Amino acid sequence: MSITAEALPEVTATIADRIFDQLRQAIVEGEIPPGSKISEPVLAARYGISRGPLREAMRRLESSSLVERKPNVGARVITLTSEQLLEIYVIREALEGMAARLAAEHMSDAAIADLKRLLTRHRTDVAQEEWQTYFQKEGDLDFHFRIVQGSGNRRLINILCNDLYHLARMYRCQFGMKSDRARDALKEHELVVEAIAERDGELAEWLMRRHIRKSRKATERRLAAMQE
Amino acid sequence: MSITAEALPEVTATIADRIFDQLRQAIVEGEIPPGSKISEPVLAARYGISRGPLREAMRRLESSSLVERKPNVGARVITLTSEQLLEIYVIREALEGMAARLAAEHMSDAAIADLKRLLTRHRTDVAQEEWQTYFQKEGDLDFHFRIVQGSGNRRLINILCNDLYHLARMYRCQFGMKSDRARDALKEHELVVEAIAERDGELAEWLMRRHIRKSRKATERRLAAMQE
DNA sequence: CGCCCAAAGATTGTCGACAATAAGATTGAC
DNA sequence: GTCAATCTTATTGTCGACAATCTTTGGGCG
Repeated sequence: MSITAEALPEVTATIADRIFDQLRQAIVEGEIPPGSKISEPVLAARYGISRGPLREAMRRLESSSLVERKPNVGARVITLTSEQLLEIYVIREALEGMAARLAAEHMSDAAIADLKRLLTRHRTDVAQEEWQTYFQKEGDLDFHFRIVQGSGNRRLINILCNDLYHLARMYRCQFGMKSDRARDALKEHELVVEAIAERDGELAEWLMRRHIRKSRKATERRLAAMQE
Repeated sequence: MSITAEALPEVTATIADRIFDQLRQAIVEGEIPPGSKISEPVLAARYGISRGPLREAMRRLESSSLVERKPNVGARVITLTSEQLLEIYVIREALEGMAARLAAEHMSDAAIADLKRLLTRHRTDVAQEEWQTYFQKEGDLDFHFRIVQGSGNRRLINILCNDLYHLARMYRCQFGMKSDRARDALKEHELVVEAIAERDGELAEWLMRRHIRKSRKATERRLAAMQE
């Protein structure tokens, strides 16, 4: 499942849009490593395009804060520091908490049923401990993604899906996160869904915030251990 | 006081950056009216520049969702619907609530003293009922702006100051909002600052969220009355 | 030997021109 | 008279080239 706000057509009409998607993926997945300088002539040649559309794509990457640009100097892929990662968690706590509240109010019964099915699938995944690293983290984002979609707030969806989730994914690719929190996280997910199913927005928000806060603290601990 | 995240140099180095600022201002203040089509040749001629930098600026405006663009067709200034305005309030409730909590934890005593001074100034402004319309709304944003700055979360600051506040301002220019809530709002501001001064993040968040929720409801009522 | 200055190289920013797509107008047919 | 199709026109998307700026390399001076 692709993490984007709207269903994008197979091949985007304009080169600038296509190159934007490609570059974003390349950056998020680390193919273009963090901190590396982005040379317009080189990249244009690599993708077989002109510098015009490339620069337009770069301007959008700049807005997504995936690259940092200095006038007359050039652009570099951002390097996500631990502080920045924790900042993202804080914002997600606020926004996704609200998303959970809205989802409890607006989500259709069918969508909730779907969400429950997703969780049962995750439950079987967690049972097979081996697969942990990759599939579970991907599943975690998938869960959050659906809650946000369920909020029905288009702008909220955009902020989270067009920017923050890409950054979160980038961080994960950068550090090869393997969380030992899979079981706990799953349980927390279940509680959130339960609250949503009961249409208890207040509780859903509270649970979602606690869930993300716990994730942040786990990451904080892992970062501290890494540092030593 | 200019509503931007970082202090921008007097004149920006590159044309694309400068034209971005100018266009954003023109759109926010209604000089380029909502829904109007943006013709690249016309605008380029108007500003005496080429289409290259203009298109780069447009890509950034697109990312800020101030213009909507269809491939091979063109770009139009967005028209803020009432639904979208309310969506923004919801997001602000979540984000600024969190900002208030963080401000209570991180803000320096000097900054808090500054904030208090700002409020006393607003208090005298409110006393002179005449000035209401313009200065008070501007002051309202100024207050929120400072709280967000006080959070110390750079990304949070960016989201609010680079996108949402411009949208809020655009809406205000579009509808010439005069709120009858000045006195209530000021009181709510004072409570928030008090909580921050006491370093009570929990309460600060709660008060800020209630404040924004009340503003949203007032706007909702006004929109409903307008509609009839 | 190290530091500073200058020139060469490379890269970014900007421009005008061409190609491709979409909107609008004109003409023809029913 | 209305609809449809085609042609015209205008706008968007893309490209290559030039100008301005920064970086780097080389040389000279202290």
